[in-house]
Amino acid sequence: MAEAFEALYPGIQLGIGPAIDNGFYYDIDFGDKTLTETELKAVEDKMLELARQDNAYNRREVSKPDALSFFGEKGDQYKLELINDLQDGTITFYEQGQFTDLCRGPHLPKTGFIKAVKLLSIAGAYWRGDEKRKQLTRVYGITFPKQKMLEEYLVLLEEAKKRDHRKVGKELELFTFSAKVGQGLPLWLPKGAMLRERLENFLKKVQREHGYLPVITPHIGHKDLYVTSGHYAKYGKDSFQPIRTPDESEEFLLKPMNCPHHCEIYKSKPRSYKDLPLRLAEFGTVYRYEQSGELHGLTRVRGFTQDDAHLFCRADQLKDEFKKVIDIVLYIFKTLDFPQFTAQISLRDPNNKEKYIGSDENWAKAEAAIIEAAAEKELETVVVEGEAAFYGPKLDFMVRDALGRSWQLGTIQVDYNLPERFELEYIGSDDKRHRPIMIHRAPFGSMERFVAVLIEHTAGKFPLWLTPDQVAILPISEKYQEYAEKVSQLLNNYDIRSLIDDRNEKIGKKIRDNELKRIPYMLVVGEKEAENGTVAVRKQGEGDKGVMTIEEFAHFLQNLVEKELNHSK
RNA sequence: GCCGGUGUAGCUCAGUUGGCCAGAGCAGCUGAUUUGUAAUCAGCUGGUCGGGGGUUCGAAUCCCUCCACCGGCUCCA
Repeated sequence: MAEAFEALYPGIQLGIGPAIDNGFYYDIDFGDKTLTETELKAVEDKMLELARQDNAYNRREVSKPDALSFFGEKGDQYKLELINDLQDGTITFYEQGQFTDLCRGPHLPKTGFIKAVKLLSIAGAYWRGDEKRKQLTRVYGITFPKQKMLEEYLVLLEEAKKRDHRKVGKELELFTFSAKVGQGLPLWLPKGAMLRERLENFLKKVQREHGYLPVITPHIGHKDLYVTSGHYAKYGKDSFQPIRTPDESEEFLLKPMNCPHHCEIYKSKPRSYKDLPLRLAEFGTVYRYEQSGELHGLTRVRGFTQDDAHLFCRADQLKDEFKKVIDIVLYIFKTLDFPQFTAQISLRDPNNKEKYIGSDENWAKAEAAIIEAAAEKELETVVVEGEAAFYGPKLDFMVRDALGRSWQLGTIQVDYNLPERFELEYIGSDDKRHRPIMIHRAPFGSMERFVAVLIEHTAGKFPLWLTPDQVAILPISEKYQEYAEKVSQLLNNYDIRSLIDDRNEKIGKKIRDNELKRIPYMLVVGEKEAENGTVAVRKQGEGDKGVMTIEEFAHFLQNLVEKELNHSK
């Protein structure tokens, strides 16, 4: 691609251009010119033309001075900078025909293997990922050895877009946004709100069983609270600005986190070692000023609800508590059929310690606790430096969306720092004061993001226990309206959520529409059913399942729900 | 926040050398039909063409600006 761009746009400067999971990209400085998508076709054609020359890729080791002089002559400042950062003796060039580039390799043997090319998108990207440096033009593309494979890939992309939670959420009337309410502030519609409530109740039950205690805290907190926690120093300037009282001119912040409030609850009375672990849980709504360009459907918003809890415990309880939280996260993922996730241990960046609060000793202890607990749970993990929170390391559970973007859902964090800053204490069995350790944890992460990812994984076909409407009752004509209502009431007695499609439409139309609404079961009721007290069952995506009595069907559904909720136990 | 793109009815989309009162399908409403497993028929309603400013005899169409959204980058307590 770089060769094609150089041929078509002489004088451009090349940055870096690696292969990625889905294709490749190249960062290019076009000078004053802006590249538009309409121009990409010509580049694709040029690339295919070059590929047909079937030139071999030749690898060549180059000394640093030679490499510098080559790109110096070419006048490519970006390559010069890259080469300057490389060790002499590790520099390799790749050549294809007339084109030479700095590249680590490896490559295809010959350009002729490339038979199909698609340049997918243009984006801006900062040189070397640094916001303060020049933004280059990044062109994303992908190639295949066969045209047919490219077409298949593009179909796959289209299919993935159909699962996009923003699209499905609108179709199923789960949530919406309003520019008037504000960017990134989701509005949950009735069906979405009820679905979310079911998820919350599910987790509340699990937490009750695990000894969590509910608390409720307000949406704002005094500025001093966040000065104490360290959030103010870290995020104060880039956050929603303080709310001021008219007379006393006190300052309050919309809460960006629940932990400071929970620390104050801990401090509301003296604690004994016998009280620990203390597990305080709250579905706490928080507000963060995210950059406008970062907002993304329900996955990145400015107001969201964390399924938060803070566990205050003694040092001897830490590992056990941590492992129990891992169990809860895994239980939830299993119940909801999330087979693919990555457990990521997020440590601090050892070269950038000033970004974090707390002593080296505390960090070392916290990081060790996470690594050990994950190992003892035999969790397969990846370790990423620089991804920790500013007050402590984390174990994050990452899941991909329909288009392969990775999102953090559940998170568990060990924190020695906030207990210190809030001067939390308990009286030990030795009658002396001790400092508890805090675990922050949110198995869903945020309700918004979790529901978003759930939508994309299920394409809106939620498990029966969660789905907004479980059953659509379809009377053949309005003569059977009364019987349909009877069926609905009976199902309601079994806590089965149903709706009646009483529109003046033919049965085929009703089936079609309710299929598209992804309602799991449809009950066709007409003369025969009304006479016999039965329903003709139809399953979404599968078709006719035969006749059952109303009670049989109710038990059948109850069983399915039961199985969904218990198959992971 | 930055780079690029998009914005026409609730939804999906027509409408580009600037020119009669801006169109279609679906949804909605009204009526007819009373229906047996993926779209019954007819009529009607609905749009400050994202907002504001400008160029022009004339702007959905050209220019400026703001807003929102989309793809990335940066950020993510």
